[in-house]
Amino acid sequence: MALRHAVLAALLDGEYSGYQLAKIFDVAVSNFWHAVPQQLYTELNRLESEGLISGKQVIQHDRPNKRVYTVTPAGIEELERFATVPAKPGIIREDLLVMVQAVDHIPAAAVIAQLEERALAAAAKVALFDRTLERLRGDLDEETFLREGGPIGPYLTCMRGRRFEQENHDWFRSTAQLLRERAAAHAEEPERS
Amino acid sequence: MALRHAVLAALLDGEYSGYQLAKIFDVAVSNFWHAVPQQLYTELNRLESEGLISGKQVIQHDRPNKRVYTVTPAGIEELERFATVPAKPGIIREDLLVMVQAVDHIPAAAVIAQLEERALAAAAKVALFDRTLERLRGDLDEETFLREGGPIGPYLTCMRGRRFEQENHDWFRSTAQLLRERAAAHAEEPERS
DNA sequence: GCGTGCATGTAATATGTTACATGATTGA
DNA sequence: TCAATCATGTAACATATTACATGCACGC
Repeated sequence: MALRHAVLAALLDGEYSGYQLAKIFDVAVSNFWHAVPQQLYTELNRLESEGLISGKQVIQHDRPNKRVYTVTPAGIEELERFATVPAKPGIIREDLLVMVQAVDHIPAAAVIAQLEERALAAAAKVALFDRTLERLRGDLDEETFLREGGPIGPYLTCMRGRRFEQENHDWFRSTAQLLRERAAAHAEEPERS
Repeated sequence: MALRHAVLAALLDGEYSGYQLAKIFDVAVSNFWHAVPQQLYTELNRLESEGLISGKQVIQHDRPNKRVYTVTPAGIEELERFATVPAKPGIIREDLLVMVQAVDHIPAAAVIAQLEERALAAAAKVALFDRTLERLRGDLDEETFLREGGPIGPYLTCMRGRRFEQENHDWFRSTAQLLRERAAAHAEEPERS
């Protein structure tokens, strides 16, 4: 039951509908929590029934109506409580790394192809994070913003996300290249193995 | 159903029991997949019943008997198939980043304390990864090992894990320091807010 | 009238987590 | 004999994923 805290934290910077929140989870929140839209709709209903967020119908004329949510004082209290209990160690799940782990025992070609594809995606994500960071800090340069600007929370988690994707990119690329070179060497001098 | 592939990949470098595998998951495999011991016991039974691994009873006199597993040819084939289907994007779950995301709205002290604690844990993990990498490459220096040594898969994923923990450490530390400085500035000149 | 994006939901299934239980063996 | 490590399991419960369903509104 920790998705609730990710949702609460994400709702702190504005009023969002489930649909909007799903998009935000896809880009920014995915740095620290993963959730598919279905989970969000379910969780929003639960959080509202517990009084941690409050929803409000928004009538739209150009598109379907929606229900947007804001964090209540009780929701803030829940986040405060959450911050005082020891954080569980983070968890990662990466299919691509499972493949690399097994690469000595399976054909490398498929793994290399996936590494190269993911390297491109990671580079795109880094660029997206850079734009998000610029938007969050507005006119200020980074140093000034970090010292005096705000809100600082989303900026800091975005920095971490940017770093992670940058490292992903570098590792994907260098690993793909290494595996390609080893495959070539093996093809040239198979008697060495 | 992707835990199975992480288990298969982990079993490629030797025969392990569920208990041993749980320890390996705690240190090395956690770089790319998270699982608690219970999941492993369940998954090992399932994998054996499907013929992807084969177990063998080991009688021990100094401690309780155990059942160790090896990947069968069918298991290798399953990994090969797995490597050809597009990898799902990785997922992350980090309570601590949820807390930082919300830090503008809750007392920062608790978050700072947790960041500092986790920074120490991350530094310890980096040191552990360094020792693991040394062990894996044996006598060779890293460049030579990467070019000609092997098995290379576990080494590459360990490198990624090391990098991730190093970045965690740096971000935990710098974020804690930043929040401390901002808290101090806020205490000194509260009229500015 | 068809595809796309917006907006939300129910229900079935699969996975993951937690609590609890058992029992061997070693060394303090 | 008591705690610690080794070793595995069952069962209850909580979460996550997937498939499917619905309907508005816009522009082509």
